[in-house]
Amino acid sequence: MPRTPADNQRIKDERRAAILAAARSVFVRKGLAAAKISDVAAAAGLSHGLVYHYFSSKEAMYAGLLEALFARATVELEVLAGDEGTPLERVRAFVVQRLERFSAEPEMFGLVMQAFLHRDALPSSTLAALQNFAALSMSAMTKTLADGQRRGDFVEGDPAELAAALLAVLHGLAMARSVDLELPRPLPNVALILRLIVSGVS
Amino acid sequence: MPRTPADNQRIKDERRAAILAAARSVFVRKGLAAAKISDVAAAAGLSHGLVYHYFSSKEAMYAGLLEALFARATVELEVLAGDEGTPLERVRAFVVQRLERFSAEPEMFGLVMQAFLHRDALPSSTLAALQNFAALSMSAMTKTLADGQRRGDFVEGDPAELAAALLAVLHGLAMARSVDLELPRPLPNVALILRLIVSGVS
DNA sequence: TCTACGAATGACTGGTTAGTCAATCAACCG
DNA sequence: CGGTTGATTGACTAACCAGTCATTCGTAGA
Repeated sequence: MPRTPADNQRIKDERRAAILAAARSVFVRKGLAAAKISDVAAAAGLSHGLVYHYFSSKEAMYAGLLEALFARATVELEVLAGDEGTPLERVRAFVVQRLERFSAEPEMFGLVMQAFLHRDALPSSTLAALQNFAALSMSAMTKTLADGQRRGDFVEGDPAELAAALLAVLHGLAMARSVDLELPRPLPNVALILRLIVSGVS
Repeated sequence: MPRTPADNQRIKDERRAAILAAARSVFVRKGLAAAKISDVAAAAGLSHGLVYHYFSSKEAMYAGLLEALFARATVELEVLAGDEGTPLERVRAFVVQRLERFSAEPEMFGLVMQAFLHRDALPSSTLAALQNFAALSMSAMTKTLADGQRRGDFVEGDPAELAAALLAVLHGLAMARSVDLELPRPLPNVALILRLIVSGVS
């Protein structure tokens, strides 16, 4: 045997990661349809043929990226959906967490928005993950707001409507971030965003 | 002369409009790169060759659609930027106007978001229109909020930050609308959205 | 009925790109 | 060293699609 299997595995893993990183930046800038495999290969510094040793197709790469994002975002929903702290504390923690993500990885959201906009170009498993995540976010937020309303922490009204409004601010900010990659405007602070739903603000 | 020139002109205008309508729906669903001229032609019920009697290229069609949207949206900014009514009234009127647009033409916003996400595929004049419109919205909103702050109508704080937050809700809602074309969730009411910035709410 | 003229068609071309594969390279082991 | 194995390359193929153009169609006026 040449090269230990462990070495080969390490090389493969590193290559895979390098290709995915390059792919993410190319997909974000150009979108799935306009991104060329040769762009990804060039960005990762290897020949385009080699990309096919690691990924079976352009769509598979795209789907892989998205599904990893959804998996992580689903885990991160736990902050909101769990039972650690009061509803208000959970909502605040979730908003803070999202704002931090937008700052740390503004590119991500461009990818997710593309996927939403061009849903019918997605393989069905990715579409399912997307819809599942959207439904999960909405239902976790609605439920937490309803809980908080019973304690009098949040304003009255249809909790689904409040949830839609609060998520809309977050998505709008994410969009602004991912669009202004070069000139990031500072994000509004959490207290301002929470005015939307917290009762008794001046 | 066969057919009167007026007839020909009318036919041309109708065709142009039909092609643009078909193009809008195809571009919204697929994006510029993935949209085929033959898709547009099929949706408009004519041969793909004919499309080139009316538009010089796919990009020209796309740019035409977008620039028309920006032109109209710029006019509609007058509600916010003009001097009709108090700052609070102007902001409320603007929010109402935007919510109505989202309901009436949810597709539009998908188109604009695509353009933002894939800016470097745009011809430079369209990119300029896009950036001009974004800057105009932001500055009109910031200025109006600053005026209102001096009257005590709005909460204190950097008016640009308030403007970013308020525009973010609107953009987030537009996105939700344009993404859920088939299942439109009711939009939050204006009073809820204005909580973000209006002082003295409970 | 015939003619003029623009509307309309769709076969075709040229260029581009996803994906394949035969050949080469590089590392390690005996 | 020489052999084995898998990484790597890039020329190649097949498909696709934007855009062209020679041709046909349809209408109105003579």
